[in-house]
Amino acid sequence: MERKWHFLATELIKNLARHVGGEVTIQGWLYNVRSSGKIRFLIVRDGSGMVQGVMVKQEVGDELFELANTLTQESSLKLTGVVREEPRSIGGFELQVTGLEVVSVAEEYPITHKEHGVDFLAERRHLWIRTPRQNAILRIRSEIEHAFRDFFYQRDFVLADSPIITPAACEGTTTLFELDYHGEKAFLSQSGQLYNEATAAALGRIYCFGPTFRAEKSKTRRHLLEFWMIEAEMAYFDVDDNMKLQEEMVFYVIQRVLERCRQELKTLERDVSKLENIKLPFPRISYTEAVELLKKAGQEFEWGDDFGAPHETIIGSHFDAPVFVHRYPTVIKAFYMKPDPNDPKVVLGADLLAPEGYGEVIGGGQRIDDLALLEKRIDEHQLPREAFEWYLDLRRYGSVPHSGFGLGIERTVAWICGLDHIRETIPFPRMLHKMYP
RNA sequence: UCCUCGAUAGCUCAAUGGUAGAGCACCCGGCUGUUAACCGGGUGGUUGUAGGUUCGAGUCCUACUCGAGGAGCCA
Repeated sequence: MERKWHFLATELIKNLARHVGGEVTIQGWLYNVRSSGKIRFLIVRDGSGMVQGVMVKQEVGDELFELANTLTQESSLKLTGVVREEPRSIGGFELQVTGLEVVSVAEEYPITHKEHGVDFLAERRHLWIRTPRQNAILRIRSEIEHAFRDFFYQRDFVLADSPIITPAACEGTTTLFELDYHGEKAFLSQSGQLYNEATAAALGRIYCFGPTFRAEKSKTRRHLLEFWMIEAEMAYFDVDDNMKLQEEMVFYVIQRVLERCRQELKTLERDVSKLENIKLPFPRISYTEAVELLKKAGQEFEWGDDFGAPHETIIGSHFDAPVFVHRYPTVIKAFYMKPDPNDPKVVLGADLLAPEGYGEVIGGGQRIDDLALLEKRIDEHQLPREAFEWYLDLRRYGSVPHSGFGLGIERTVAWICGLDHIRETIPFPRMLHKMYP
């Protein structure tokens, strides 16, 4: 598939290695300049990488040399030069400059190469994403999203997108953003799952990938008000099939990032051995076993309580790989979760907790396929029956055992990149009281 | 909503209750291999807001505003 675009006048910085000895033009932005009177070093970025252009006064002449002096940080420019291997230079190559075209001289740039506080950077997120670290994160996010899609494509899943505007709460628990739908109440979707169950009954194995909205006043490093979720739903999958698919998916994505994003992981100073050591299958423990584990770790915990973030961290830190916690108490889980036939006090749900304290990245499980039980649960949870008639239809017309899950992209990116805050995993994070820019 | 912490130059931070400072950025000068280059000089302040204590407040007290981290909820 690799093609060489010889007919193009310009080249990406990441491809300069193909042109050693040749003259090429790159187009980008000035990242930094160092000047020594008669020699200048122009560090240029183009989004694909960075390269140093070397300009010697004697060689390029006074006019070009002085032109370079007018350039400020982040000025846009086209730089022409001969590609050389140079171990002293970033990336191992440099450009012996022969030509420079100034596209636009930048005003004084607010983000310097020194330290800045997160508040200052967040206000300038549109510029912050130009920095090498943010660039690396967004490239890894892109690779992760492609990997998920490829994984599902290879396994004959159909991409079936779920609606973003919905008439009712999916689970009736969380706070939703409300809309006026031409006089009707509507909400931004908090999950595509119920719709996924319908498309799975139509297409067999499906997934959707889109934005999700939660209006809770969450203010932690793990929460966004708008985030992206991969949700899959599979007809004829039980709880074990479900976990097997998930671990293969997560493993596949990690291998893809290790294979294709080495440079980006290095930029982030990620300890890649933590990712390389992850093997299949992932450990599986029941909720009850997890409670025992917490008690042994000295935590006060009652069977029947839900795990908080500190508990997830303790459980996750006992394993080198992500760990499935399955068979949660029925009372703390959503109305559609199928009870375990061997022990109806628990459901056939399983969450995947990432290691290194990153907590829950997947929530999933087997769904109730029995009409009468589902009707009973809807009543118990005091949900508006009318809004769920179509969902009950799925049990009236050819009900099958089926399972699915939802994976949070941002938490997955934060974990794989080793970030301490989710706000860096998306180009423009939406957080409590924060939606600028 | 609750708990904890914070706010000083454009940025990152100093300053026993006693003249508000440094590095970076920016401007000027110097330097032919720099790696967040370096060296010399210069510009730059209503110390978040309002009030109080004091001879004197960036510093102590009160309220408020804004922000950060955490809890709950969850991906």
